[in-house]
Amino acid sequence: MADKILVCVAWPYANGSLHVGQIAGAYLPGDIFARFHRLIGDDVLMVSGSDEHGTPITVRAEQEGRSPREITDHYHPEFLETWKRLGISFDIFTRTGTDNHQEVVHDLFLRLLDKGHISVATMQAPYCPHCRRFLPDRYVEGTCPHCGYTGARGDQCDTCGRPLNAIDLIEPRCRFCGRRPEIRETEHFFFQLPHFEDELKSWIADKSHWRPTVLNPTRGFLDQGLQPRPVSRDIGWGVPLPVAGYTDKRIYVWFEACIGYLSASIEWAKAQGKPDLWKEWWQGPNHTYYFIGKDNTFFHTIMWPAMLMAYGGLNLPHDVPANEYLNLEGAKISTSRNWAIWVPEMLERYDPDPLRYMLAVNMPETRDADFTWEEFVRRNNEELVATWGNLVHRTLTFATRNFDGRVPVGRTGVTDAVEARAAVAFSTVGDLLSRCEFKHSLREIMALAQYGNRLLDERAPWREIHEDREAAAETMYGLLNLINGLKTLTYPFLPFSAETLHGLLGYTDTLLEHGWKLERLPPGTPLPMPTPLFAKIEAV
RNA sequence: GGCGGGAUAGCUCAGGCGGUUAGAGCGAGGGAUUCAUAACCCCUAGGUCGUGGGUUCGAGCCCCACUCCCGCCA
Repeated sequence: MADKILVCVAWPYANGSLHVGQIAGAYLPGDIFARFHRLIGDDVLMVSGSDEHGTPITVRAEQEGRSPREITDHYHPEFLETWKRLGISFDIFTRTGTDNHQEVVHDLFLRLLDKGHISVATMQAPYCPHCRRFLPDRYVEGTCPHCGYTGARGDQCDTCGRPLNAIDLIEPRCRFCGRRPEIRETEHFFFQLPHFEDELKSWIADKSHWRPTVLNPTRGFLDQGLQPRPVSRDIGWGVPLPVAGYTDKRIYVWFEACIGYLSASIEWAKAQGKPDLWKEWWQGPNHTYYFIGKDNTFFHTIMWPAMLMAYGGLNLPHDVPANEYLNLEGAKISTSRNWAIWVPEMLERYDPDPLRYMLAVNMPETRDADFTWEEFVRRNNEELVATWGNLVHRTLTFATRNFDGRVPVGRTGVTDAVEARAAVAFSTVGDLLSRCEFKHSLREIMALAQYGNRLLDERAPWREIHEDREAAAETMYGLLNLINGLKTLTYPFLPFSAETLHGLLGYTDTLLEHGWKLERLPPGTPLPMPTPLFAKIEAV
């Protein structure tokens, strides 16, 4: 019986190219997980999209003298191209600027308003009389009340690092015109998070399968007590409020972006010609997963679940395997300081699988990890090429040269031994992958490749071929079946090379059709001329 | 400042519920082999598990304080 697996992946801000940290944090683990579940026969729906709203977009737009929409129109297609080239297999990757998204957001907002979970309150905010607009926090500059730095932004002081409230700045000034903003009262909508404190607590109670790095902070948030959260802003870019008299305001980006998981699923169902199909992933037995970075934990383990509770009738997250951060050469990745590896540039120079391998084998699952060029080259040359690629190549070249270019026919003793060992690997890796333990999975897979190299050395078919041709045939049949199994095991991680190997083993269909199982190659099958799966990389 | 996470061999990282000689890959040293992109295979070296206390028959794993790094929040 196939399970319905909903794979939700973080929505990237469409204000710049994707960097390797984002891939390692959310997109790659989500894709590995989705591919694994498709392989074992589950029905996977993998959704995400470009986040077109929020101040990062408007800041970028102002820097370039363009409209926010021009910015997102540039990066959204680039994201789609990146997914294609990197093999991130979304069923749908949409954007928050669609009419459908707005409709779904309005529906959810209005229902929460109707049920009394959203209410209006007055708050104070900086307003620039000259520019005739309210100023988002980061558009106010002034003197930091903590350290006295005169260039502090309203959201954070770059000198002492403390977060700030714009109205606390001394000598505040508008970033646009430099004049002093005044404090004005403004009405805003608040999501009544405290309504769901108890329900969230009991919901969390059985989440022992969550990573400690996700579960502990979530418990912490709940123990500290929840506060109502503003869900509207006085800005002009975003989803408009669906309430008469407030249409000049916009819905706060964090409130609206999470709803994207739902609106994307609905959009996908419409595109399938079955508008209700999304419900099979949102209302049935619960297998919903959210792949995000650690900075988003609060929104996915508190806010979004509370919104779903408030709305009613939709599945809450089953797991939120948030990853930590990936550093670059020992330093934090920073897009503003241009300290990053941009994926489109990376893919101009290298194949996707080496990058996927590097990011998966050193994934920041339990703590921050470090990406270095030296290690990328080493991992590719010493592990992908030397251990896995070489096993494939020495097996295929020897088999094709000595057995008429066909899968050898004969005894199956080695194959029996290989299958016993591989069965353990399939079981172990399958278990690890369903628990989102990706690094551990990959270690098990590489251990099986090492077993293959060892087996080949022990049997030494290059000797057997002169002494006992039947024994050599038995060996090579076993090794071919082993790399056939490894092909399947590596597929979620290395889909391109796995598919290539599928063809090199004489198959003419796709790997996915064969499922998550060890399969004996039909003896006598013609094998194509082998070519190396991976190439060595010169030192950078 | 509050909450949470991290700090383990030269490097990158693993180490369910505390229990005999703390692991892997790479790097270093030695050996074997030649099918293979000089790749693979075997052996060896190697760590006071951030610092200082504490609990325990016994702690890398539990408790307290501290140092540095990271995230969230005020």
